[in-house]
Amino acid sequence: MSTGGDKKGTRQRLLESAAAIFTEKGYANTSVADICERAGANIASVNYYFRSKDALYRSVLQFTSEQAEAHYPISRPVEDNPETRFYQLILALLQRILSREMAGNFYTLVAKEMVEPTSASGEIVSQTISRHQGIMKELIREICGQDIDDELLLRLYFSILSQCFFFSYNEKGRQYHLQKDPIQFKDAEVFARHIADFSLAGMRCCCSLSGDLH
Amino acid sequence: MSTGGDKKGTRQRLLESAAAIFTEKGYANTSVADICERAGANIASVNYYFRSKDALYRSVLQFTSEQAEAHYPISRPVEDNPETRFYQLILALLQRILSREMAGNFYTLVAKEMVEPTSASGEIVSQTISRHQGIMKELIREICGQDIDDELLLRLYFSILSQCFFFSYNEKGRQYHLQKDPIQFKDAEVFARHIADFSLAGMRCCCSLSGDLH
DNA sequence: GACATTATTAAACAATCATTTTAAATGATT
DNA sequence: AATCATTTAAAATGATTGTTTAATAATGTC
Repeated sequence: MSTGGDKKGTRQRLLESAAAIFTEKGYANTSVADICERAGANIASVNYYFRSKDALYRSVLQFTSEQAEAHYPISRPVEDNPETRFYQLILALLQRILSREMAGNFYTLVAKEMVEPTSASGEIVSQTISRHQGIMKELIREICGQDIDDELLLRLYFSILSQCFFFSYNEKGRQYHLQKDPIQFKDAEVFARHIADFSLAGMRCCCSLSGDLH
Repeated sequence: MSTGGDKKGTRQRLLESAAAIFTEKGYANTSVADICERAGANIASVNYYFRSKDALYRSVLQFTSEQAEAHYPISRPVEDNPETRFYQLILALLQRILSREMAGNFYTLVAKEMVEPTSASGEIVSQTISRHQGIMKELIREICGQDIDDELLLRLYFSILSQCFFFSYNEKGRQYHLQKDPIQFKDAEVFARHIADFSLAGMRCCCSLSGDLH
């Protein structure tokens, strides 16, 4: 590992196996034995490299979060108009959520934390979300006008984001609503286009209703 | 129990305790012992009255679903215009989701199923959602015009519903986004108003974009 | 090559879990 | 009072869990 050899170290294999299984089955339904078996490591290795299952889970949150950040950066300084950047932001978010190329998926883990918080979640989840929120709110202000009311701003953020986070449901969960075929990564563009159009109309309407024009 | 006595039967107490604890902690984090203790029943009673923990969970899904249906009926035949009924439907859904007066909450359980399906979910969850979907889609058609494209109809349904289902997150999960104070049942009206306004604008925009006016 | 550090392994531990068993208590019916 | 099915109770079972221990192997350093 230190020399960047051809074979991944045990610690890294554990991290990736854990990320994959936690993402698929959740913390409570995942056993340390499962993780070690998948990583081809001994049962005691989790406690050796990460003090406990809980600490491993925390590391997985950190790891998958950084992975998502690296693969799909969000705050790129393009010079397009706000509406285009709004679409691009939604698209990047959907791509992160629907991505399957990495070991595990941070947003799937976040979704689990949303409905059933573990003791380990706090920090990383909270940080990630408030960063998303900051970027999104700034963009809404650009579109709706800087003098937009704070309460309205929060509600608009919520409306947009809740649509995006729908896709962090499990595949079976999504199909309860969108019967059809399983949603693929390539569907991200279509849905991002829809969410952007739908939400731009909603934003403009709510802003003009509140008295302040942009 | 058979004579309708003053005291609830053991079976019913188990059902209500299980509903409350499953709602709070989820299936995997709930032990049969927890349920029995809260119900003031013996450890063996779950297997006596419901064959297994799994079967009890299935009964809880059914029970909480019927409870929600009884307390907040959705398909009331009022004669208002579609826009008003649209608001009322969203309000009823939010009230169901935010309700705390019953033992357990069906929609909290559904949210858990969405991110991490159990083997027991299938039937009831699927039925409930497709019934919601039918009602909502009918209303969208009334507002957007009966000749609306099926794909667009589904996407509009998704946009509206994903906003409502955001509230089925855990309280801590909701606060990751809407910092402020915990969301109360009485906040349902404000949010329903917002979701209705936001979504009506989005619907109209998307419908006119697709070429067909209403 | 000897030593110290790090890594891996197999086995055991202690706790918790859902479920079963067996027996006692209860209540209604005859 | 006796028989019956229903309900409650305590204890035991068997499996799985996260974690620890202690011994062995591998690796790097002087």
